[in-house]
Amino acid sequence: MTEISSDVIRGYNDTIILFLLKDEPSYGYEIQKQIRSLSKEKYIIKETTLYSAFTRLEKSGYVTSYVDDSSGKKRTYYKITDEGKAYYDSKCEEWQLTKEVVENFIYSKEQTGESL
Amino acid sequence: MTEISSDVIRGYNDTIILFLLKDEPSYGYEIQKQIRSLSKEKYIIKETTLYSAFTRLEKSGYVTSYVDDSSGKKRTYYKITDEGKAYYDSKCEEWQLTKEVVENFIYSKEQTGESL
DNA sequence: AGACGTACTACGACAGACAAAGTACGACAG
DNA sequence: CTGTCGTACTTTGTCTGTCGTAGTACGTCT
Repeated sequence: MTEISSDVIRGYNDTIILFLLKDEPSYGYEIQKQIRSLSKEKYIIKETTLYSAFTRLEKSGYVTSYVDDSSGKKRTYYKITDEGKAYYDSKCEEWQLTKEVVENFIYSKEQTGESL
Repeated sequence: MTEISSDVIRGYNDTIILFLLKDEPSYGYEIQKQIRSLSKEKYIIKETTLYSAFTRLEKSGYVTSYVDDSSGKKRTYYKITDEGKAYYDSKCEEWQLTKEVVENFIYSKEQTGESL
């Protein structure tokens, strides 16, 4: 196994995207490449998944969008809102909890908690 | 936040159930209670989710079932198969990978990997 | 002129989670 | 002896998120 199944990461796609918008606005194609490289090719988000996530995030008020074509290419940039930041933070907390819960049911060769 | 959202743990429900069947056969109600207590009430699996997982696991050949009413109550017990054990193991490996990937996008107060 | 990379959008299908409701039966209290 | 509670499930239908397929559009490079 070299790739992650989508059902596993489902529920964190929004969080991942918000993380990448945390410091500056960005757009679909760029985000996709960043996820790919930051995960060392382990997770490659599908275009449709990504863009539907943007729609959802905007609808929820976690990002706002604007079009910019000063680069010659027409791009839809997304900017995180304060609500988005708060949501991201809460998801990070939730992740710690999730990790603890899941690991009650996971067998790991080394029970030291060591990872990479 | 005291409970885990379902989308987060989705993709690990099957793994959790297989973990609880690892050593001995069990049945729905018991499994549900075990998940509840092992997760310290943090994760309470819904009945429909649980029973549909059993169906799925059986269809996939990861568990077999039999009815036992020697306790006075008619219960459907599930027993893990060798394929189920192999699947569980692979899911555990996948979990390590998932953890690494997700944590690239998560901010944690202490970057030490310390948890609780 | 055609291929390739960028940057999306639309549509439809599917799987898993779950709410709601119902069934069935034993134990136990009033 | 009746009603409630706990156990142990089943059925049905809905919703959400993922993703396959396909298509659009435009710039660059060959």
